[in-house]
This record gives sequence, C-alpha cells and structure tokens, in this order.
Amino acid sequence: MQLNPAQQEAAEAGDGAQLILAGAGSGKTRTIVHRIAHLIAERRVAPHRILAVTFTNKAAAELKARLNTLIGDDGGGVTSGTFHAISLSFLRRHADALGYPKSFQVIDADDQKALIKRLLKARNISSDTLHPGYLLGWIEHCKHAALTPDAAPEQNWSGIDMRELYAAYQQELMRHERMDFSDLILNCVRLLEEHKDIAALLCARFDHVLVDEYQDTNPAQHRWLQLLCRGHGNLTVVGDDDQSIYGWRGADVRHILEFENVWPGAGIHRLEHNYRSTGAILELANAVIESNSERHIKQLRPTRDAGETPFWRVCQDEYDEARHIASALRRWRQQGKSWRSMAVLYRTARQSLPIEQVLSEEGVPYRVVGGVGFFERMEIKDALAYWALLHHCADGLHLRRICNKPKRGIGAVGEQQLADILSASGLRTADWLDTLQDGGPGPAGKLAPLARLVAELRAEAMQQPDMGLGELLEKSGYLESLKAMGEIEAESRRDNIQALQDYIAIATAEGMTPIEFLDRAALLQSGERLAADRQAAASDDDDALSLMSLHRAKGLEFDCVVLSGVEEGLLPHQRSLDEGPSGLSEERRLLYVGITRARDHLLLTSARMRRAFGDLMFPQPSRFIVNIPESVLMRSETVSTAIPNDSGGLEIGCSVRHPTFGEGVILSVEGAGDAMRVSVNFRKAGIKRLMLKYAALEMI
DNA sequence: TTAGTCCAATTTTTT
DNA sequence: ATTGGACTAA
Repeated sequence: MQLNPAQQEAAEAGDGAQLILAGAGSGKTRTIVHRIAHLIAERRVAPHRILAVTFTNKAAAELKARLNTLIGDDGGGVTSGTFHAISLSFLRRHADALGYPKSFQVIDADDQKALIKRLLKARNISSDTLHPGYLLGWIEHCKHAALTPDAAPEQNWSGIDMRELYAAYQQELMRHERMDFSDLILNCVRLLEEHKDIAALLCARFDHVLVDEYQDTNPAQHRWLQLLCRGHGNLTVVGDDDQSIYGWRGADVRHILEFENVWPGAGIHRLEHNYRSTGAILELANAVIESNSERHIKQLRPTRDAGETPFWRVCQDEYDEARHIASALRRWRQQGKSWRSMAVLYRTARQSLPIEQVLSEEGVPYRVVGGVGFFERMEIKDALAYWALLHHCADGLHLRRICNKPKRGIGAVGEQQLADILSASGLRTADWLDTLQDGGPGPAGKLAPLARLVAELRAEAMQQPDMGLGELLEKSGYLESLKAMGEIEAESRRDNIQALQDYIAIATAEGMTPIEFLDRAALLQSGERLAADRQAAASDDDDALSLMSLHRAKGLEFDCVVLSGVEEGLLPHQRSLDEGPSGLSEERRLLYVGITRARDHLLLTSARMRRAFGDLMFPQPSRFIVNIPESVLMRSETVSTAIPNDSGGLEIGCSVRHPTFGEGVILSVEGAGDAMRVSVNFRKAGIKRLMLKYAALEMI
C-alpha cells in the first residue's frame, strides 16, 4: 500500500526537528518506517547513523520487523530499541565515569522494594511513620524529573529528610553495583551533561533520531533526547497527545504540546485519516475524547464504512459479565473471525480472573498477555542468581537471594551478618565466595559447601555457558527444596527452570555473554520474546484470543474488542480520581486508546456488583459513557436474577457450587453478617473455609 | 537463632 | 486470595 499525501509529506520532510501528530490508526509506524527508508535510499544516510527509539520492547520488535520487510538487510543496520535498552548499552561502555563498574546490573521492582525496606529498617523508621511505597514513589518522581539527590527539592515527612534517604538509597544501589530502571535514563543524562568527552562520543554516533509514542516521554527522557540531538537537531517525533497514558510514570503531555517551543522552526505534520476502524467506532472514540481539554484539536476521519454500532452491556456481576463476554466472542467466531483477531481488555490485572475462569470452562482458547512476567517468577530469579554465581558475575543481592535456598540454617540475622562480612572483605561477591573454608565459623561456614560446588562446576560452565546450571540446582539441593511447596507446584516451577535453561542455550548459541543475558532478562521482564520464541517453535496455527490490560494494548489492533469493567472506580480508576483532573483526563484517554484498538466490532461491559477485596462494590456506570447517545453507543441491560450471594437458606448439608472449587457440601456455618464463614467439603478440592462475603457460592 | 504458624495488610497501569 | 510480617516454640 502506498502512503497517502500527508504520510508522504511527513516521511520525506527535510532535516531538522519534525513533529508528526498521528491519530490512532493513521499509519504512524508505517510513516516512521518509510521515513527511515527515505533517509537511507534517497538522502544517502548510512543505516547505522540512524537511531529509532520506542517505549516498549514490543514496539521495538515491530519496528525492526517492518524495517527488514521494507528495506531488507539494511534495516538491520539501524539502531533501534527502547529508551531503557539504548541507555543500558550506553552505560555498559561508560558507567565507570559515574563511579559504577562496567559490569553493573539492573535491579528489578521486587528487589528495589526490598532494598528500600531494609534501608528504613536499618534506620528504625517504621512503615507506619514512613511507608516504603511512599518513599519509593517520591524517589521515582525525582528521577523522572531528572533530579539527583543533590538537585531534588527539600522534602520533609514527620521530621524525616527524604533527600537524605534518596541519597542513601542511591549509595546502597551503588554498593550493590546496581541501577534501577529510572537510573538507566537519569545516568545517561548525567553522562551527557557532566562528561563532555563522552557526550561528544555519544552525540557523534547518530545523525538522525526518531522517536515513537513521543507523548509518553518524561522530563528525563525529554532531556536525554535534547542532549543527544543538540549537535544536528535532526529529531523526528511521532505521537498522539490523545494517547498519553503514562502520566503516572512521569510522562508529560506538554512535551508534545509544546514541541515547537523547544525546537523552533520544527515542521508539523498531521495524520488524521484513520484506516483501522469503522465509522461507528470512530464516532464513539471522538465522542469520548472531545470532552478533554488541553489537547491538539484534531478529529479522526474515517476511511471505512460506518459498520456496526458499538454495544454496551450492563451485567449483574463479574461472572455474568464474563459469560456475556464469552457469548459475544463466540458470536464473532461464528461470523468467521479467528480467536487471534479478538481481544478482551481491562483496567486492572485482577479483572482477568473471572474472565479466565469462564473462558476455560467454555473452552475458549485464550492467552493472557503480561501478567506475572517470566523473569519475575521466584524460581527464575533464584535460578538466575545461581547462574550468575556460576559465571562469576553474581553480586551481593544474588547471594542474599539464594543463601538460604535450600535451607542452610541462615536466617534473617545470618543474612545480615553475611552482608556485613562480605562488605567488610572489600572483595567482589564471587571472589569472596571462593575464599570460604569448610567448617568456618558463622553463616559464612554454612555457605562453604555451596562455594565448593560452584567452583567445581564453574570450569564446565565456562566452556559451555548453558551447562552446569542444571547440575548446580540439582546438587545444591535447590530443586529438592521446591518440592516442599507441593508436587504440582514444584513441577510447574521445574518446567519454568527448564525453559530458562533452553533459553540460555539459545542465547549462548547466538554468542550472548552472561552479562548480556542478564541485561536481557532485566529489560524483557515480561518474557514476551521468550513466549514468542516458544510459540513459533510450537506452531503457527496457535489460535487464541488475547487478554490484556488497556496499557498493554496500546499500539495493537484487533478485529473484535471487548472493554470490560467500564465503571466508576475502575475506569476511571479510584486511584486516579484522587489525583484530580489530570488523572481523570488520563483515564479518559485510556478508554479512547481501548476503543481505537477495534477494527470492526466493539463491546463495552460493566457490572452492577463487583467483588473487590474486602467488600462488595456497587459501582455506577463510567461517567465517560453514561451520556453518550444511543445512536452512538447502544445500551442493554441483563435481566436481574436472584443474587446468588444471599446468605439466607444456607444450612449444614446444602449443596453449593464455587467458581474455582466446583461443587461441594456445607459442613458448618459460623459467624453472622459480613463475618459469616462456611466450611465446605468440595468434591474435588477438599475442605475449605470460606468467607461467605467473598466466595461467590451458588446453591444447587 | 531459626523455622513454622498465624495474622494482617494489601492492589493501577510498565521499563 | 495472596503475601509479607510478627509471634512463638524449639
């Protein structure tokens, strides 16, 4: 397909700053890819002088694939990646200028939180005085704004100096030779600002920089781009202010709204023709978003027929909702749509549970995109820590993680002692481990057998990096210790570890070093790539529908889309309501993003009753859709049936059905009202004690 | 000091 | 429903 005039003008615009305002479905990625092709073919720019930046790994992969299709092998020469991945590659070469060893590693969210907690505990600050999440949030906020501890604003909380804690946190990270995600960006900015020689090197590497999803840049990333492009000014940004949904990560829509002020004389291009959705879907999208102020005024112009009017179904509760979703999906399926062309989107990950239950009951094949990432799984993190040990690139945090897995008689106190001894030795973790003697005193002595085992297997691992791990996990007793969690659980964890070993083998065959693999694990936490690899290996006709959060759906498109839980408290989310008007606007944009994912069919659902943790909620329909006319959004409500949760009539001996546990018989009833509990003997799941209030028990 | 048991608080979205 | 934290027994 050829470019339309607006796309072509943007693709072939000259040097200097270029802003491409691209509405949803207007061929944004297509235009960016064509612009790169144009730079290479017509303007004779060498591919390796071009840098293309995205926000997600998925978008980066997509860009790479399209480049390869369009311009063949030359596409491989273009540098592309996420802000974080590109920053990491810069830092791998130059981190020493900031006082870090070049072999530093990335810390993930879990370890980051644990580190903050230890920091507060060491200072005897209880979580009642200062909640760890609050401190972390404030630090992140500073980092998004590119503020180091010195530059951060004064902040006191119950007499506690937050800046001092921020500085201490940074020091701890440095001591462990780790950077957090935000550090990757911030430290690159520091390289570019504080080290003229390195800045000159980095700036000289590229002649053209292109950025996708520019509306999601935070101030630190904005500064990053400014500094990197200041020599040539050849910065092309593509984005849509209506799709800015990462405000909570520090993204500031003003960067795209005020682009012309920062880059005077910038060319501006508007792509308003939508090639994706039916007219009726776009009408709803426009109706939803036009209530937002502070946006570039634009309209999505349909290029397709009106099509079918979007539908809004009000359901009884989340299970009723799930069943209606399932029946809509089946109807579309009967109309000839494949499962893979459909998606169910939701605001919070928890919403997937009832939907998953119903879908699997009804035999609809689905895939949850995102969820608990492969590399975030406990056993994978453990195995990677062992693996790092084996390859001499383990640090204190790795050791801490597995020092008592399996149990070696090292508890909380021993763990702290270990950390102190290690730190006092002045040695790198892996070297220190080599010095341990059998039968030595204290917790260090208890680690000696492990140290010996690692030393024995290291030679083997060095020859063939994917070898040794399995043996280490076996002989150290780690695999055995997994069994304590139950046979089924242990088996799935074993499978995951096997998958990790396979993955390491593939990566190693590609020539990846251990440090590079750990980088990849850190940046690809979702394991998307891993899943993709395995799917490709399995089969191409793996036809499954996608379940994912609205955030994850950005940039994707499907023939048929269900947006679930379109209710007050969920969309807009309660938390965002507390943030004021800007939070509300962002939630509205989130709905807009969801609507514009759909090509042909769109269903919105909401529930009158929903079980949130701790309470039954009776949410109102979302304010975003409640006033939309019937001609734009058709509404229907399911007929009320008896509320299954009514406690009346539940007696010992009653047969009941539970959505997860199946059928069973009530053994006892205790308490009253909200505190009422029942013991049920389930036929398959055994005896369970359930809070009546939360368990969706149905009498049969 | 450790390990097992019980109890409490906790949930938005992602690199 | 899950998970971390506190308490208690050994």
